[in-house]
Amino acid sequence: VVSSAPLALATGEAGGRGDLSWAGRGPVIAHLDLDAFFAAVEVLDDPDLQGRPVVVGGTGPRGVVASCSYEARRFGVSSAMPMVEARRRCPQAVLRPLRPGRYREVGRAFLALLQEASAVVEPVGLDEAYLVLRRAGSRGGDPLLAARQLRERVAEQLGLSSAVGVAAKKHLAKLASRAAKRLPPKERQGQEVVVVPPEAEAAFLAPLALGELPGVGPVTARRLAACGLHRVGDLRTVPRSALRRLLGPAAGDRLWALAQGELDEPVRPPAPRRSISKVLTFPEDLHHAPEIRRAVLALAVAVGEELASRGLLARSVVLGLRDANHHDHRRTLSNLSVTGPWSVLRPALALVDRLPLPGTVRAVSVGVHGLRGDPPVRQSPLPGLGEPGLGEPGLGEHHTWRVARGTPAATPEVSGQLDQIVAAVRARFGPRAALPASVLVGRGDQGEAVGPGSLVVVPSALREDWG
DNA sequence: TCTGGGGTCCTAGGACCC
DNA sequence: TCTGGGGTCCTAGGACCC
Repeated sequence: VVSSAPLALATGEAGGRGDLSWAGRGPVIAHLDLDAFFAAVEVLDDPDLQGRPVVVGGTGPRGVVASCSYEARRFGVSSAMPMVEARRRCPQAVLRPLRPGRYREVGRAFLALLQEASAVVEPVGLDEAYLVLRRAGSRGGDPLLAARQLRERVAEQLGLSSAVGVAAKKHLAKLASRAAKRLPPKERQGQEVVVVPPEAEAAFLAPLALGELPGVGPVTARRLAACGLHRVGDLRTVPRSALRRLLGPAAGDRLWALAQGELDEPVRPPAPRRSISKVLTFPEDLHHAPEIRRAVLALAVAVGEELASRGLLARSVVLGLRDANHHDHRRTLSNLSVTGPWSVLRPALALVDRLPLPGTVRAVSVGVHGLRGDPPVRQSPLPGLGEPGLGEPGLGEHHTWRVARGTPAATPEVSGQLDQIVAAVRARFGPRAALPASVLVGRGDQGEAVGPGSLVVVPSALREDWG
């Protein structure tokens, strides 16, 4: 419990159960945050790593640390740090590449556990979530006890340690769980759950640095500091209009409300996804359009495949570029009907010419926005393809369907047809049975011998090789 | 030390409509 | 002929989150 003496932390044990002044009424929200999530999953899957410095992240020359164990943190390793620097600080660390699929799997189990405990759960990424432990105005059991039990259940059933913050408001629950994380898990005994009761809110917030608040990043913190504002307490007498002028209406209002103790954002179940995107950062900056096109090609196909596998339809395609100075540039094409690889590819390639191509390109991204549900399922565009009896192509054998003259992906109609063909081939022969030719050929020295938009149906005997 | 990948939301200007 | 005010959508850029 955080008393009015700020950060005098103790657990609920101190006051016993259910005797908090707010325990009888009022909303109670918990924020649960897993410790060193990706690294913890790696330890879970390889117990030999227990107790050792583990660093998970990108392996290339420009990789960064995505997650690291507390043992690694003792050496000054932290997330978002370049991998090169992490190795310098902790040469004995065990380095592991990212396994996104595995983290999603564990994340789903985590979410399922939380959903057993509360009807209203808002996940944040894979490793945190807000839960409504008690709705406003309702009575019920001891929310603090519930929070402790939940944390224990996560530890027992998933083997993952966590910190929990409990408060009447969302942002305070988050700040409370962060307070619990000031100590490494092993030294946290008895302080794994930090509670900020309503009467302690103001005293808890006042000394916090503005940059620690959720929603206040480096830029906003710098703008505030330039006006002599460093801690939440400094904002008490700043008029709302001044904060709006400084930070814009939305951020200004929000920060003002927070400082007045009036910020109360709802815990919301996850909304449907709004976009799908893929980024590729090059080992070295690129200088030429053809290399960029090749990257766009691979990214567009990957995005389109995910779109198709989810059965979604997108309204716009976005091409992004990061230059050597880390500035981002984006170009959008809207009013499209995008369903899969080929229909992402065509607009994405068209957008390359509209980007201001600087001397150096550090990264390229392709995304689709304006997602809508199920594209209409139409019957196979290829006679016989959906029927039993059509064999797979043999080695060295090609199945060719002419869809249109000229560049195959030349029009939206044709790329839409290609997406349908691919979907039909894959439904029958598996997900890797049909791939864009230039992606395959582009792996070798053949360059673009088969142009972008061509379709290759791959015999199963070759699929492993194609990767 | 020189900075990933996947997202969300906000802002500001302009087009367009009533 | 020149004008207000409100609404929506699009685009590009940017801040922020994990």
